[in-house]
Amino acid sequence: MKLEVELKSTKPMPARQRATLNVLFTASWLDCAITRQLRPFGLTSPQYNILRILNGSAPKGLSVLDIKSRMLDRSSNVSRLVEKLRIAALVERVTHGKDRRMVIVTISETGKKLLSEIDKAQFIGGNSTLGNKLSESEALELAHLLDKFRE
Amino acid sequence: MKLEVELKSTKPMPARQRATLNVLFTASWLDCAITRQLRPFGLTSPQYNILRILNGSAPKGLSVLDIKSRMLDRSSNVSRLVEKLRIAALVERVTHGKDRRMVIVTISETGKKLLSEIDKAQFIGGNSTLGNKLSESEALELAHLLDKFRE
DNA sequence: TTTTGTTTAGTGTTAAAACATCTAAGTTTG
DNA sequence: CAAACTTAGATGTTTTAACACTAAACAAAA
Repeated sequence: MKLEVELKSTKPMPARQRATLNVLFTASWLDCAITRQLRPFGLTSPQYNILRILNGSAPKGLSVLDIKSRMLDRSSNVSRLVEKLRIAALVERVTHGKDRRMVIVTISETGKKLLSEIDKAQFIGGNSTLGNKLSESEALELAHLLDKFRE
Repeated sequence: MKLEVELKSTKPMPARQRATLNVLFTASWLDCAITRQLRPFGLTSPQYNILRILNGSAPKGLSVLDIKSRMLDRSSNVSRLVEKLRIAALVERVTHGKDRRMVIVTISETGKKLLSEIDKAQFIGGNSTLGNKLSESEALELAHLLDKFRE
């Protein structure tokens, strides 16, 4: 549905404002859908984000700051999120050998299994139902425009 | 900067996943910028959202549910946000004459002045610096693709 | 080596989101 | 009308975000 309809906006908006609000609205819409899909698995969306990042860099782990710099939401408090994941046995934490300030976080086997379960149940990765009204080239164009938006 | 560079992603992503993550990342980036710009005015971004909605429907007010249905983030707790704005004298609350369950919220003169101050100081409305690397037609195309994304 | 500064991670605190629940007002139905 | 139901808004509680601050490990410089 068009943004103006969604927001019940009466007056027409200038193009850039329309794009800006649409980015915010679509992300909120997306986050809501993702949260709903993650609930049965007991994960929040930043937790899921961390798991995917760690899975992507497995078998090597990442330091807390490395994780943070790869997250969608950089304002996340990674220490506490990692601690939650550790309690759920989804990640492992080891202090770095050479630089003992660092903590290297690795995804566990349990974590990997959970991720693949989530992927099976239709999601962002693989066979997602999100945004599948877009053609391949439209999706590429959308990503390109968003990159440009942030310049 | 390209999403892959931002997220230090090594492996190439499928197009739709790239688009999805880019929407989330761009929104987080945007929200961070907006929050920073709003700070000197003592407003949070959902509060600012409500003020703009009320300004758009002025001089008529809106009920709490009407406000909620027009917000970018529908999970907001409008009652409490409105109460904050009322304490700051930016909105006024009047119980509806016919249906006394309803509360009609209106932007105050102080609220209008604050909004125009914020608009002057370069922002979403009017002379924004956000997303101005996009041409007019690119902004329209971006909004269109986002509409389609949500279908 | 001691001092100074920097980086990494964790913690404390306040505010806000998330989610359910509750009360009051209004509607509908028997 | 009374009971059951629905809707609007507020509130209680738990979790999380936001932001600043601290502590420890390392690096650089005096």
